[in-house]
Amino acid sequence: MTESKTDPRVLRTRKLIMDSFIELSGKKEFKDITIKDITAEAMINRATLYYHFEDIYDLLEKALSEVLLVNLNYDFYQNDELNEEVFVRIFESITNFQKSLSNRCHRGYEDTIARIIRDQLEIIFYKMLVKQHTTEKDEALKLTAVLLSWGMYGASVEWRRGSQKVPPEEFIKLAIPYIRTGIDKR
Amino acid sequence: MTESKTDPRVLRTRKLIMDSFIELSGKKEFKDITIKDITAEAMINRATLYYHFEDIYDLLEKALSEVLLVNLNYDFYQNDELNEEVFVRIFESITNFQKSLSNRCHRGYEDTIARIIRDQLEIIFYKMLVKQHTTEKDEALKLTAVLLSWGMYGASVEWRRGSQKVPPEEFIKLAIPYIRTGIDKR
DNA sequence: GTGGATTTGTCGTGTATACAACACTTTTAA
DNA sequence: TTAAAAGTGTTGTATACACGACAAATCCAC
Repeated sequence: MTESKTDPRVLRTRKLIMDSFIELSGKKEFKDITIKDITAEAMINRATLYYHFEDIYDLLEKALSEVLLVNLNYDFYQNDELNEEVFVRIFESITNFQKSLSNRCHRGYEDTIARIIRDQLEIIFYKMLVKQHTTEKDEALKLTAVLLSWGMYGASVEWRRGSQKVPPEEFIKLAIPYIRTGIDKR
Repeated sequence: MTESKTDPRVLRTRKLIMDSFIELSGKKEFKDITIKDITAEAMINRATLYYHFEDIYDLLEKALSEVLLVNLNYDFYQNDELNEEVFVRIFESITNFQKSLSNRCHRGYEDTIARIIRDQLEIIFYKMLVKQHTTEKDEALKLTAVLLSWGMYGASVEWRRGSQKVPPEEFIKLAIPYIRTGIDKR
């Protein structure tokens, strides 16, 4: 276990950059945000941003992932069982997240954002599945995580379009067998 | 003119430290605040604090001066004429500042705080006097600044004790001749 | 008092950040 | 179309900050 702690300067600087990026996203469209804008807002040097992020797309990716994880992790990830209730809450959280994003004028980057969200969902689902399905094959769990993440993302988009007021029960019922794969076999 | 700009890292760090100090002052008495408390709150290393401040008393001094200057400078210092109106506003500002401090449990350091306030007042008055009394002797202006700062501080304390509702007109009338020394001679 | 624990202040070393300069690409304006 | 302006991404160097170790001072229970 070589878990060397990250330098607090790094954490501070990343937070400054990401916060500034999120802040600016509320004021301008993504395409109009320049590196200089961000570094000025964050009060850090331009070169320092490139020390942490490859370019502005990399920043977008990491900032969104971060926000997503903060929104999800502290709410119910620690509550490590992936049951129906948790599943519904993740669904609602994701949907709210997308709503707040669509208000923030990220037009033209929907696909990128969609991929980022699916990636994060997949990571979360996989981690939770691994915890409770220790006997299962790793490949099977990965596949399940992929299915669930794509499925949930699609359902979320569909649900927002239809502007219904309850989470789509159909999808949830469809997903439950996947969640329970390992449980049933025990 | 060798006015090299200060490194933004320095400004950031000083602000972090001072803000933490002010924040902690609201929760604990000064004597109970340790260096470790401050650096933990500020998320900076302990050694870094000593890079900027000699000790906790030096920090107290500089933090208070900073807060004072922020309270005063941006309000009316740029408005560079030291007339009666500005004088009254500085008086009110100082009095409010002392009030907010006395709520923050700096018990046992009243004398230190008093000195800091007078020092800052003196600096401000001197700068303003120099601007409008260019023909006056420097020594005379310094003396005037000293008189005004001690006078204003004392009047402020006296006024707070008496809990009257208007600034002490007597003191203001007394001070005006000092303010106008140069003007009258023009 | 005495000893352990906490705090203070300092120092040397490694690393993260600031900054200026640079070539390059993209926007803008005329 | 073209030139100026603004933005991007990289590099070398100087400096601020993190960290651990340390002795000395202060605090505090017994």
